[in-house]
Amino acid sequence: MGRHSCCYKQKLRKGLWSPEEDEKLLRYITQYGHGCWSSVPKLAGLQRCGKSCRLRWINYLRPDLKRGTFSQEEEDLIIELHAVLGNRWSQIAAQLPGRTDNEIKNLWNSCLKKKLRQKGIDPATHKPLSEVEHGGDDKSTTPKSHERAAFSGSSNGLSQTQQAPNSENTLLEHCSSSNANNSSKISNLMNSGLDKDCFPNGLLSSTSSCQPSDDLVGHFPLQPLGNYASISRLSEAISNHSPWFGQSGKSFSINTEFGCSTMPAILPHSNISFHHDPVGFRPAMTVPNDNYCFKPFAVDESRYWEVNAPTSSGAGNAELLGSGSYFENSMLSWGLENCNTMGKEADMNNPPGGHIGDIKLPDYFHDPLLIGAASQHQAPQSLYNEIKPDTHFDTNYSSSAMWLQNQQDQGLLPSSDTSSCPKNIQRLTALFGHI
DNA sequence: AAGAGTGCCAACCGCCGATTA
DNA sequence: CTAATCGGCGGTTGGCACTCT
Repeated sequence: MGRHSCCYKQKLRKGLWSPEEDEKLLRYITQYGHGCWSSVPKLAGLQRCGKSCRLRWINYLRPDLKRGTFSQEEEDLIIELHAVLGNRWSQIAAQLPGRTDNEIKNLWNSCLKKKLRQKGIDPATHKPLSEVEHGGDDKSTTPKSHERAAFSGSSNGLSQTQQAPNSENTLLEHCSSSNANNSSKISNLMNSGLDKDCFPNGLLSSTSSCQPSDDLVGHFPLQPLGNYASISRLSEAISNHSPWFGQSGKSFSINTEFGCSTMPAILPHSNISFHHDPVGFRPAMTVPNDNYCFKPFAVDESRYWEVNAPTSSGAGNAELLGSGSYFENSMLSWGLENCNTMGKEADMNNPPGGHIGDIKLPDYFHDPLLIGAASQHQAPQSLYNEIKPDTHFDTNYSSSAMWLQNQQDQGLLPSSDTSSCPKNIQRLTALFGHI
């Protein structure tokens, strides 16, 4: 018990992922979704364990990831969330669009703890160091596993075993640059409870800050992001009971307490499920056939895939949603389709051959530009999206970023201003504009 | 210029609860 | 009921790149 059987198997590769491996994994998940992770490496032709594939996808290949430096607001939010949640990185990450728990954890351990100490704040307790000096330093704020379990199962969040490292007042006091928005988020989080499965009594009102149409806005049980099972249940509940997911194909918006999320229009005749997305709730669909065309685009530093359905529903949606350019066609976000269906639906007798835009997948993956963009999951519209440069380029380049760097060097990609990038990090711009 | 020290981060490890046979 | 398996999580580590001396 405890250890995955796959870890015992021999001949499994470990260590850094090669571009070829990335391509295989990306190609497989692009077409079939991940399904059962333990079967992914075999089906994708990888000498990795499923766990490693899952990690690679979640932390690196997933196209909706936001890369690059954290903004000040993000850092502030992490600090504040850490004060409330402790080292529950996944829950913290769920509130930061496009950020992974690993990324946040690294940031915390490498930067934020230091910054807090420099400000005289104990990173473990979020109290002034002078108050905690006599009481030990930097103890983990993460409860032991049984405490975590009790916490996550608690219906009232912070009560009982949850040992929030600090009170709300204290954390809001000491987060140096916390803004009202973040404070409000934290307060609401605390007031709402912290149960990972649901906000108790969770009918939270959508607000109108970023809605395409107020009359399409309603209420539905809101759950924090990050729990696939819960979201799946939510999906089911919505599809069964929600007027917004009827056959009309109408879209609506929800504005969670942690950011506005717009529910895209839904294609008819598609299997719709929800998956976790850092930006918010988005439907994922099991696309019924390859007549659907995928076009990548990005919104607010996150990459999405637009689906041009073979039906006329898109026009209807466009009409419904007015001039919202992002909604003129149905869209879906990447990847994490229903685990139960995707594996079954995958027909491994057929080579991957879906469409991305007008480019069939085989073309997509033979185009190193596209591979590089995908495998490095850069949302090029963002100045925050950065790619590590590599110092050389050859046929054994260690990452697609290397290829991209080389393309820039050769003038095949738009060069970018590197003056403001720490560690010579290059920024990649407008990549999808070349597709 | 070279070695030591440091920081960053991708990936691994080990454990957990949930699910399944 | 039990054991096996799974996905998920947080802690830790190894290696690379950068900075300092």
